Amino acid sequence: MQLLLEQPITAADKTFLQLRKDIVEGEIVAGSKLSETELSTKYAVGRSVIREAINRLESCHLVERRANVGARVVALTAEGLVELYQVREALEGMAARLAAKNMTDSEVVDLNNLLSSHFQKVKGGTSYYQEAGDLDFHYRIILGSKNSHLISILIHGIYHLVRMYRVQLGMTGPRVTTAFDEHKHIVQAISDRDEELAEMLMRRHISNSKRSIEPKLVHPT
Amino acid sequence: MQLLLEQPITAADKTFLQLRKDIVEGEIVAGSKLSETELSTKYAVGRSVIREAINRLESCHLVERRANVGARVVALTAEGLVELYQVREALEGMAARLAAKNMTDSEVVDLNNLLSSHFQKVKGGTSYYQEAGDLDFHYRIILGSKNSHLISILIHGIYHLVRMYRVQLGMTGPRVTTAFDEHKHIVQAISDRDEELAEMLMRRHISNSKRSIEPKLVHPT
DNA sequence: GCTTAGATTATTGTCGACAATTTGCCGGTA
DNA sequence: TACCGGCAAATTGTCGACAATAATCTAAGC
Repeated sequence: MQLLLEQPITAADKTFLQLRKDIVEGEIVAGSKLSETELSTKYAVGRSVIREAINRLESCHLVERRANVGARVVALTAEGLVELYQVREALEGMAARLAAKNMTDSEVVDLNNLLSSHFQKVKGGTSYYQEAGDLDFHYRIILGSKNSHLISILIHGIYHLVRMYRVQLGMTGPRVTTAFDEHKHIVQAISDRDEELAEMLMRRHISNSKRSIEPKLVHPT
Repeated sequence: MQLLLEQPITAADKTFLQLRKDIVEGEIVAGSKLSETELSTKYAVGRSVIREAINRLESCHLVERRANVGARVVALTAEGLVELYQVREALEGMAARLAAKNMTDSEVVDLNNLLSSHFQKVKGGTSYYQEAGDLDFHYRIILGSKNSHLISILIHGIYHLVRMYRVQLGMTGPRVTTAFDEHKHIVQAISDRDEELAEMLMRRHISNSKRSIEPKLVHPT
């Protein structure tokens, strides 16, 4: 079940998605310089295509650009993480509140089903949960807010940077089950159409999530 | 005193700023199509430059684009306005809270001075307030949050769309003095370092602001 | 008369070449 | 040796031409 339809049409689309993947997953090292000509040969496309892809990456805050100088992949810093999670808390909290208000009954049913399927995986000890599963859960709630600006800011803007921090700093074990419980409570609040509780639980969930990553950056193992 | 340094370097920068201005101010009609070749001749630059400018406008949510078809200026709708102000309320509320926490004492002094100078203008009956003045006020608080993501989302993303709604739907008179009072109370809360109150007052301020625009769109005069 | 298939036209997507700008190097000078 | 100015190499910015795609029009068939 593919929710987020990010169908690439043009070469620029494909290159953008590929570049983003490579940056998020650390294939292209954080903080490194992006040479247009170099990438042009590497991905076998013209420089215009690379240029457009880099521009889009800049909009996502994954690269920083200086006129007549060039583009660099963003660096992962403790301050950056704090700032990122601050806005994430506010925006996803808002998304949860709006989702409790605006999701259709059938969407709520789907969300519950998703949760059940995750439960099976967690019980089975699969690490799937922390990767696609968690994102899928958050995606659904974001989309459930039915606010296109919010959706755009989170999914096109913030989310991939969050993923970059999570992937490159690594997610650890013990949080899996607690995170699942938190998800369960959030879904319960949404099912009850309790907007305030949904927001509060989501904010707390994200705050907890931050706490599990932050030490990695301050005291890298 | 120019706060926001958006210095254009390249031709693409200049064209982007010009295009954005023309769209926000309605010179280019909302909902109309943007032909690359046409704009290329109109602004006397190559198509690459227009292309880059349009891409950036898309990131600002000022134009919408479809692959192999073209770009259109966004349409102003009642739903869009509601969604926009929903996220604006959350984000600027957060900015006010962070500003109360993070602004330096001298920045708070400057903010009070700005307010005084606005008072002179309001007393003098200048309409300046509603244009640059109001924006300047909000800008300072946003920048005062010291959260670069928040700043970026608001100033590069949301703000110009807000301006577009305000300019094209027209701002009316009686709100000027009440808005000034609201600003005064927000500044007071920030001066007192009362984070919660600052957030609450800012949210209310924006909510009021929305109420003064919304009728124009639902029942256009 | 309506639908559909094909050709036509206009617009966007991509490429490589050239121009403008920055950066690092090198020699000269205090 | 440290600093300043100018030169050279490399990189980015911009342009116009060509290719690919989508929308439009025409004409044939039912």
